[in-house]
Amino acid sequence: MGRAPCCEKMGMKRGPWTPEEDQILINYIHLYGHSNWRALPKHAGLLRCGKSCRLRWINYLRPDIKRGNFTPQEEQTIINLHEVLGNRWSAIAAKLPGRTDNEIKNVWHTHLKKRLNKNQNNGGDTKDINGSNETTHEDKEPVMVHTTSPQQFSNSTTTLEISDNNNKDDTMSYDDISALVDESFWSDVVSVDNSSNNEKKIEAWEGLLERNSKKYSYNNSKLYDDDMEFWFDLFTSCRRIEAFSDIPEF
DNA sequence: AACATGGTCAACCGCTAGTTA
DNA sequence: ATAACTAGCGGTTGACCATGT
Repeated sequence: MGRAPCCEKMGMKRGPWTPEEDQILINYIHLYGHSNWRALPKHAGLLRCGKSCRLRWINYLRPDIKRGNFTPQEEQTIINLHEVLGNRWSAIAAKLPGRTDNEIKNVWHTHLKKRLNKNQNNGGDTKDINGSNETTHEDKEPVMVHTTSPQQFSNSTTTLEISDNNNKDDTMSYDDISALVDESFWSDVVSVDNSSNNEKKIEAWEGLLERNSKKYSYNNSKLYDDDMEFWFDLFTSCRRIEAFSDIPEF
């Protein structure tokens, strides 16, 4: 492992791209693809470094880029995903087709973060992107961010090792979770009432999540990465993300 | 009209992880 | 095994523009 040599310093052009450069890059990639970014500018006749070409292509020239303002739905999705994923912009971008990590990062820093801070300062209750009051933990009508039935991740081979080293039984497979979170849970969660049954289920679920959140620290980043999809589904499907706001960030 | 301030966003920088020789 | 190299990521910067004074 080592750092790439800084070829950029040697006569490479920097700064904004011209339409001519864009066209050269587009034409070249259409003809030859971009298997080797480092060699690309030389072959294409561009006085840019490979990094710059790659960035320009990914963030601006790619044909599937969606231009224009973010919709309120997209913004809400970013907020929700950011709660789950943190500053993993590429992971967030993967959930928003046509949007780039750079774009999402910019939107977050320029709009969404401020808006959330403002909302939090307004009495501490959070609002959604449309400015309506968000329901809190105790509210009666939770909003499902994204619905996923247990079956949708039942093919996952994920096994959760719950961290308590002294407790060998503290390993939960998906089957264990399924037993804990039966079919009714998913429908119940959508319309949370105050029945003790549901409260117990939610408490059990949150306890599981809380313990896992301690376990899945950076020391377990590989496992964390492997299970990203699982956790995303888990968090977004289970109930409002706000319900887990007390869980420390991974 | 001139200047100051703040917001936006494209592009760059430095780092890490993965791959190759 | 390891050094060299590349791709990709997140943080930061700076140019440009709009708005306020």
